[in-house]
Amino acid sequence: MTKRSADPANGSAPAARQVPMRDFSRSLPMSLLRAREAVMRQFRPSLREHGLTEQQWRILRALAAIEAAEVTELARTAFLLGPSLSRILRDLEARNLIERRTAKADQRRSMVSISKEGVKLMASVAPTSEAIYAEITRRFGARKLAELQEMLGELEQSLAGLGSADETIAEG
Amino acid sequence: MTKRSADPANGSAPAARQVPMRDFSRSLPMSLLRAREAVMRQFRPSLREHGLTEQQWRILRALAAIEAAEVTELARTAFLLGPSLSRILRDLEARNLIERRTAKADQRRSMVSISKEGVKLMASVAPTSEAIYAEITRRFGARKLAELQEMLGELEQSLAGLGSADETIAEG
DNA sequence: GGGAGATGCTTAACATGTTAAGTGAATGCG
DNA sequence: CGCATTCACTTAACATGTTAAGCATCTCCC
Repeated sequence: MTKRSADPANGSAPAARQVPMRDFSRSLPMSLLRAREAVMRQFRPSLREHGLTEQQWRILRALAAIEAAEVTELARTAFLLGPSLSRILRDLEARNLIERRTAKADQRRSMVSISKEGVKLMASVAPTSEAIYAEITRRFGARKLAELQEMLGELEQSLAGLGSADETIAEG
Repeated sequence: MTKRSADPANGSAPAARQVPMRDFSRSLPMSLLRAREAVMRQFRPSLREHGLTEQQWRILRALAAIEAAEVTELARTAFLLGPSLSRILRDLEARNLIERRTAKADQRRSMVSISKEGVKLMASVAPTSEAIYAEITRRFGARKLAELQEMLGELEQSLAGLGSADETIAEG
């Protein structure tokens, strides 16, 4: 019955060993990783009960909102890389949760849409999902949640156009 | 020579279709995911040049700071699951970047430590890594960065002890 | 002191992340 | 028209995330 949650922030640090570099557990990537994990830990069990992974759920949600989309557009929306999406779509199609047909104008493109079964599955998951989201909002505070999302967006903006070295054009 | 980076934030959204549920791209998990990806995108190329993945780098950093640690302790510090860590340690050991020896008192435990080679590798990566971190801090703002980390920590705290259903005891 | 259960770690199995290469279709340009 | 290039997507290969088993070892309690 011991609790299994991570909890790396107990006060039992072993004396003041001269810190070699910025305490690595307080780095930005780690903070983001832990925060996201804390959030996703809430959702995963429910999704799992319905036989969905987090990414599959993302795809269904995205599709439910836009009716039909090309694969590339869907990748951008669901924030998945092409190869991952390709595999997941293959599986979702095998489970009849989505449908796809190649575009007439351009044989390379394929249009993906959610199926009736997919909609039904979504309907069965959404209530729990929304309840969890509501509970998170209640615990953390709606105001603070909005602030956090605002800052996350700004962080993204700050880093946009860094690290590619070929988008130094057309910045106005 | 075409740019291959994801870049999901171009302004070509297809008109204002009536939003069915909270715009899924603005959900908390997505915000966290995108923010983290934006950050990690900066570090990955440098790590890759040195033949390290993000997780391997996390482990080396953690080890460099604490001399030696048991596997479980290391998993907690580097925020990795046991199986992942087990695999990575096997590889790092094969590359002579870490060393391990079983504890005398308890044959189950094994103590892991960074090797001389590991230290050397870290020394060759750290400068670039620090420079990138500094640039991120400069772009986003040191004050805001601290605020963000504070909020992320609070979010973690808010959700601690939710979703396990067996830690409802000893809450005081 | 011996066996049931807990513990520390590893292996297995499946799904995704990440990068590179492959494939078929569309385009541009001579 | 022909052909190199680009484009949309898929496959491949390797590394990690996630959950469940497996395997020693250790602990506790009788």
